[in-house]
Amino acid sequence: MSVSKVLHGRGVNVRIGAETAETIRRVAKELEYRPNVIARNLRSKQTNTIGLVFDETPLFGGTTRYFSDLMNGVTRAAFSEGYSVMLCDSLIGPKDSNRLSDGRFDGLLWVRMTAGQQILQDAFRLNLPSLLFADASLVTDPSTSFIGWDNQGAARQVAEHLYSLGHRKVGFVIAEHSIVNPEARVRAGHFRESWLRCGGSNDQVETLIWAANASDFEDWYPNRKGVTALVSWSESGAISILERARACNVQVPADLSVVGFDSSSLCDLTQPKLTAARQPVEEMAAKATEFLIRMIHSSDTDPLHFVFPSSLDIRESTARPPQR
Amino acid sequence: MSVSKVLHGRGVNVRIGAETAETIRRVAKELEYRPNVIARNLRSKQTNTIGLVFDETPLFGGTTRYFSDLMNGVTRAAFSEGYSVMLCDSLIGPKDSNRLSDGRFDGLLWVRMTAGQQILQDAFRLNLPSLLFADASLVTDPSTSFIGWDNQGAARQVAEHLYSLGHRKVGFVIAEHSIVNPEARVRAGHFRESWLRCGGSNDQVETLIWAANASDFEDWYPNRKGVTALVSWSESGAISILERARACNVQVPADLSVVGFDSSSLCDLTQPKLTAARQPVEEMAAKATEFLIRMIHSSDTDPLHFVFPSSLDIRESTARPPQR
DNA sequence: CTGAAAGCGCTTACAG
DNA sequence: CTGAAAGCGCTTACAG
Repeated sequence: MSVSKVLHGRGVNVRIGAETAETIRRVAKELEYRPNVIARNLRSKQTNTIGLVFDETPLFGGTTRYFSDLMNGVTRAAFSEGYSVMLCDSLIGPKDSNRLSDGRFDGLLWVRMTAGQQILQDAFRLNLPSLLFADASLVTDPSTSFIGWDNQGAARQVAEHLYSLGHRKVGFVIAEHSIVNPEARVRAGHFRESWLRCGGSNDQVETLIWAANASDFEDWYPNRKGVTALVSWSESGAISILERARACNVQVPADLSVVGFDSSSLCDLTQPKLTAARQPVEEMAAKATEFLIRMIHSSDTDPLHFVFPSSLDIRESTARPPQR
Repeated sequence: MSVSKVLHGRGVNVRIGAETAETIRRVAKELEYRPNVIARNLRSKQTNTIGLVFDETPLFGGTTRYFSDLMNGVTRAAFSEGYSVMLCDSLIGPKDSNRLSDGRFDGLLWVRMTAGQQILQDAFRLNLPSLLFADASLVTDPSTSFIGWDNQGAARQVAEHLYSLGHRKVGFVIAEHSIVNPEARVRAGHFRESWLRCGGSNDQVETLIWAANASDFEDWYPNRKGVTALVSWSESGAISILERARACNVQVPADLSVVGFDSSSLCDLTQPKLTAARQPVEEMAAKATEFLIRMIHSSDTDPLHFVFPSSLDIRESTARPPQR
């Protein structure tokens, strides 16, 4: 019927009599007619929905505001473009990549997906617009579109900061549960490289694999062998270290400097306030979402690459190493 | 075609020859056939999707982990039941309630929706399963299904705690931007009632309307007229107060006790750790989601009511009032 | 200028 | 036991 033309403003090139249109509108109102979006989606083969795929299920928790910021950025950008946002956890992913390409999404934003490369390959092969939100150096395939952050730059800034303060023996802390996560190792690697470039030596950087709650701190500290600064691969790890240090009566930063990654406003709540490498997560997420929607609309297949610079938020948890 | 029977396990009462089935499966694999969920949704008139409607857009931010916990609970419960979660902001709501009932959702979870009662009425009238996640005392219509928290109980616990510590003059702080939010006033009202029931008098409770960042603290403190404790209607407000107090060299809790609502693990990060009334947000959200899905599946129309008890997390920010 | 018909990709009731 | 057909509610190309 031409009802659709009147009610949804479709078919601009199709005209309808004014009184016919009026009748249609009146009847529609009387019957409380509501267009069914599923039918429209089927017909038009688009859903105005983007999917968010995460690698880990317990996303929103942890001692960090990372995912809050991320969600804020994504929803803000998506809503303003008339797109809805649907959440997928990894269950949908690895177990059944088909469900991602079953027509429900116009595009996918892959958040810190690092495992399950196969499912990524599938998505790309299926011509489902896909954008990775990931560390730039983890994206190896140049045909992949991504928005990345500069872990290398962040690690360099942390290394330069500590080195210039005079530290000559530092520990890089990786959470036990995160060793499957390449990002922790990537940051450790970049940090070590940068340290060498600062003029330090290899044996001045020790890699420590600790429980997420940093319970290892107590045993480690008395045997720290001259280490004067700890770098945690994550913000939440650094916060745990601060708590343990306080419990052990270790003064930060007088006795020990502590630095984290992924600085959020949580770092202002800790005591002392945490020095940390920062990514503008919300801004990045908004940009990523805009890019993805642009990919959906345009048909050119040039992969999109974009790297956000990092910066170092110097707060209160770092200082010159203790004199002895 | 009977292809559907083979591939999706539909039509159990319909049999197909074993070799026919095999052929179908082989060809499907060759062609990388993927069932289209939109078509299926159209046909079956269900989408296995629940919508999350919020009242305010800047949801995930703020100095609180409230929405993170909420999202964790919702996604966990939804995914385990095979449901997807779609995010809606208020733009979809007030501006166009039709979009909520356009067939995309099997049910809606209304999170702290307090304004826009009209849109709620619409949803209920349209037979779209709807569950409110709200303060119990804010839900006036008994035919409305809701999962609520016990603001009244929380306010009582806070009042009893302060009164029994010996405080006899307290301020209840409401953030300026939240006076449109009935919940702040509800809590203030419950607190005052409970205070009276404890044996206190009306003039012992002062209502303070401050900026969200508690910048009013500095001017207020010197003229506090004997107030020895501040209760903030929200966790983030209480955290702001702690920060201002520290900036003004006011000792908490020695000089002044501070209490908040909606305790999350953030309260353990503040200095001193914040005493606060707690809601089990994640658990509540999971329960709400389960209930909603049950409502979708069953057809009985009895409204569901459920109130979670509150509890008081006594940490370090409250003590006896200062001697003078 | 307007109405009737085809088709999006499924599912299921029905005919053979 | 299996295949062909109708229909979910839209949109749009087509016929009148």
